Amino acid sequence: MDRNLPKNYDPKTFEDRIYKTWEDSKCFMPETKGGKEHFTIVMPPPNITGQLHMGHAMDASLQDVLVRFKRMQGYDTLWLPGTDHASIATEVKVVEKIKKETGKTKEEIGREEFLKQAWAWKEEYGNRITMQQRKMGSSCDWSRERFTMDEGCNEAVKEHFVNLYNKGLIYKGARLINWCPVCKSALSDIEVEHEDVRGKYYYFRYPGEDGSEGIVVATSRPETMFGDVAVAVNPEDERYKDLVGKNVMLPLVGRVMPVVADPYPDMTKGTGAVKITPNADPNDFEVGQRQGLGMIEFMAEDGTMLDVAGKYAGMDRYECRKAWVKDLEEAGYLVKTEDMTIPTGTCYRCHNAVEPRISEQWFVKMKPLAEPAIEAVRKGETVFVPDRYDKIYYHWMEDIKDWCISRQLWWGHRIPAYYCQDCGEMIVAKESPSVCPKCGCTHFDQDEDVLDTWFSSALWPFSTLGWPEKTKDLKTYYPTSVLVTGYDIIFFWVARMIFSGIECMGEVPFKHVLIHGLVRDSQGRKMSKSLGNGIDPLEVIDVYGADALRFMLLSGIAPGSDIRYQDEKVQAARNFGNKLWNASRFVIMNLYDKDGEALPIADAKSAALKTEDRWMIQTISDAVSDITANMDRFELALAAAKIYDLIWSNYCDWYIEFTKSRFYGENEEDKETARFVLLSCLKDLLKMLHPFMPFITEEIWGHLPKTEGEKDMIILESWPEVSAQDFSEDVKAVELSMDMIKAVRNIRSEVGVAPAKKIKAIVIADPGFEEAAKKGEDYLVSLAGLESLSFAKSKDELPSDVKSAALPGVEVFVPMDELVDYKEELAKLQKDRDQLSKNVASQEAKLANENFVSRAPENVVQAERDKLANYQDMLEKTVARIAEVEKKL
RNA sequence: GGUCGUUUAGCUCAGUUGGUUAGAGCACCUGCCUUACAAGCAGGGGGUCAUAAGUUCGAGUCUUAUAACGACCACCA
Repeated sequence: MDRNLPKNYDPKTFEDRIYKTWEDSKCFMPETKGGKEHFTIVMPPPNITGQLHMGHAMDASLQDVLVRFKRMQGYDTLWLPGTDHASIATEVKVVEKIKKETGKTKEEIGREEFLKQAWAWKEEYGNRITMQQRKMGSSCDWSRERFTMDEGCNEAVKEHFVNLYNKGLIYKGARLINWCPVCKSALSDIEVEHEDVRGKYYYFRYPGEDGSEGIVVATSRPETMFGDVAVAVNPEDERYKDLVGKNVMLPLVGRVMPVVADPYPDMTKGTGAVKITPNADPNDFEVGQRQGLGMIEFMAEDGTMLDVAGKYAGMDRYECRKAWVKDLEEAGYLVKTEDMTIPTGTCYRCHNAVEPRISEQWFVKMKPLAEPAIEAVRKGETVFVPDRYDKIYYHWMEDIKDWCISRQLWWGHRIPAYYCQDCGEMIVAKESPSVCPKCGCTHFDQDEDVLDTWFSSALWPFSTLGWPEKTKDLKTYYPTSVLVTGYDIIFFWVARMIFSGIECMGEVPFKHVLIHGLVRDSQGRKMSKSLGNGIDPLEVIDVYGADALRFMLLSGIAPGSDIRYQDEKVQAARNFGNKLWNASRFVIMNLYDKDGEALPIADAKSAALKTEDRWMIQTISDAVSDITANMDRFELALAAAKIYDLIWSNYCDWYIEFTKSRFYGENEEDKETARFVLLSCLKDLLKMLHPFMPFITEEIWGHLPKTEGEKDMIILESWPEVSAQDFSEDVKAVELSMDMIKAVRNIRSEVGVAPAKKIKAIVIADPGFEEAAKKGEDYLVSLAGLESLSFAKSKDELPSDVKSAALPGVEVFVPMDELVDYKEELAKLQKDRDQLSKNVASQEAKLANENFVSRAPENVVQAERDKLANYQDMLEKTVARIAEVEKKL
């Protein structure tokens, strides 16, 4: 019976199976391992627009590491998953799909049918996303899965909306808003992206009404001239003093408008005169208000020109611009053009130019909400990690404008405002009213618009826990512990959750915000559809396994900064998995005999620990305390690097090698001890790696024999503890042995000794180092390919031809009966001597510095003294050896 | 225009409160299919930590300036 692991590490053979085991055993649910303290993460809900990308994979990996770590630490841990309806983004996709399949527009199929299709989309893509989350190994509680448009979230949105309205914090009004003529909806300020577009400034003459020259103004958008209501100049501007109060005419059209004096125009820019189009520019809007100018609507919602544009009516905005400019030029009104890059606002979904437009919309009054939210972060109730991101938060929150929340879309939360069909009275309420309080009629129309998708996301940390109901979950898990998300949605989401949480719950929604960067392609470019450089996490998982992808995304990154995806990095992580797999095979191989019968294993009491055992135990114990501290500070990449090194360098490269000679030997008792240490250390390592690579650690764990108190599944195990014993003397001894082994290997390699050839080595240890050096005898023999190791008191006992290496406290010699190139050795020794002299000199200088000796902490000074002694010692030995070698030449 | 970030080996990047001879992976060179692992083992080469000044006993790490690159924010006709 073979109890060992299969020969090859093949993640595909167990990852899905293990995930199913976890899920079936309900161990993702907090109740199964309830601690007293709670740890909660609500998952940033992925949009149902498509499938998961690398950004989601990183997001999920980070959260899962934290959740698994805290779960192992004994917290009552909840990770609550869900998806986002992503109003505008999804609507665009569904419109496209319908167009492609039926050729129809959404208007043609109607609201009801459209929503049916959208829900079908949600079903398909929502499920795909949760399947992908499972592939990643996310240990979230699927029984609590939510959707931003499910019943509970609907309830929360309505409750919140009505509350804010009743408090006067939501209002409806006509304002200049950002309008996307392609999506045909209003957008909030942050949904507008600024792009520099190559374009032109056109300088046009607006002739005087009286036939005078008039005034020259510049514009980058000539089509907006149909909405002009005035030309403004600065009151200080001498050039135009006489014109103020007079009228000019819109060229070709002849419409008359006044020249007004207003502080807004900058005399140093353009001609100093500005056309005022309140309907197309926020500044112009303000000037219009100040000057009481009124406004003219000139563009339709779809970006085509209205009747006011005369013969250009019905043309698309850009088409009109072309024709209009041409006509003006021919008529002699175009003074000049300049090539310029024009800062242009574009829609963050469709990237078409946004048109500012006066429109009646719903707004959230932001100042009263922002103030306590700023204060909360200042007081440290919510902490950004890394902390520099709080600046971004403050910057935005302190200069916040009212939030336009209505969207002219169908997919989303419909605004809970009802209009009386008879008298038009508006009632804001969670449900449609039965009687109009004003006219008594009973027929109402609900507001046609839906809410900004972020309005519901803003409630996510508590709507998912049951709010506005006072549920047990809400009481237990709010506020949540950590929010993990990318820096790209600090405004959209993080800030809004904070002020909404304070408003609705009276408390910030999370204690920490762990910010991560973007996953870029191997050349550092953003992954995007248009570039076609996106990498599908599922394909990576298919080749290398989820553990490898996770480990790659979690290691080698600086907090909050971007990471490049590179196949080689995933490969390296997979290789690490393979290393661990094989090390585990070695361990298991030594736990059972040929027939699969368990061999005796010592326990903590009976084990007769040897130096190397104590070294390994101590090294792991030190790492536990280090790594735990790193995890607590969210330094996950540092923790990952330490575990990697601990497993590969310490456990595999050294400890396993140390045990081999013991297993080949005859001392059964010693084998029992070796089995014990090998196994218990492997278990600790698996536990520490588990949050990062959950599948492989679980699979290996399943093959290891358990002692009493140990769980069947590693996911339910406890985080390792720091050992109470102090084995630091053994650590020093083993490290000395390692140096000696390396020295001999180095000599072998330099001289070119065949790997299979056993050689002799002699060690001379300084007083105080003899014992430590003797402890390493066995290791040297087995790991440096020695036939024998002997200890000498002085150099007189050495053969004449030796190669040597000087180490702190000891000097290692290898007799060179055959081929030795003394010239080469001399060169090497001289190089060593020069380096050592430098080191000695720099140490001496350091210690000669009275300031250092008196001011630096005692342990630091002592460390420097020790260092000097070591260097002096090594230098002496090297110099002596040089003299010897020189004699031979 | 404002804010922030980055600059460390050929490449991609770590480097915690300043404290051993600055690290890793990949790539490169040499030698090994040694019964856990060639997705591996052993050994090796390669860095004046962007530049300049400063603080300090001590700077990759702190301060200031400069340069290059990048991100975000911003109402400029």
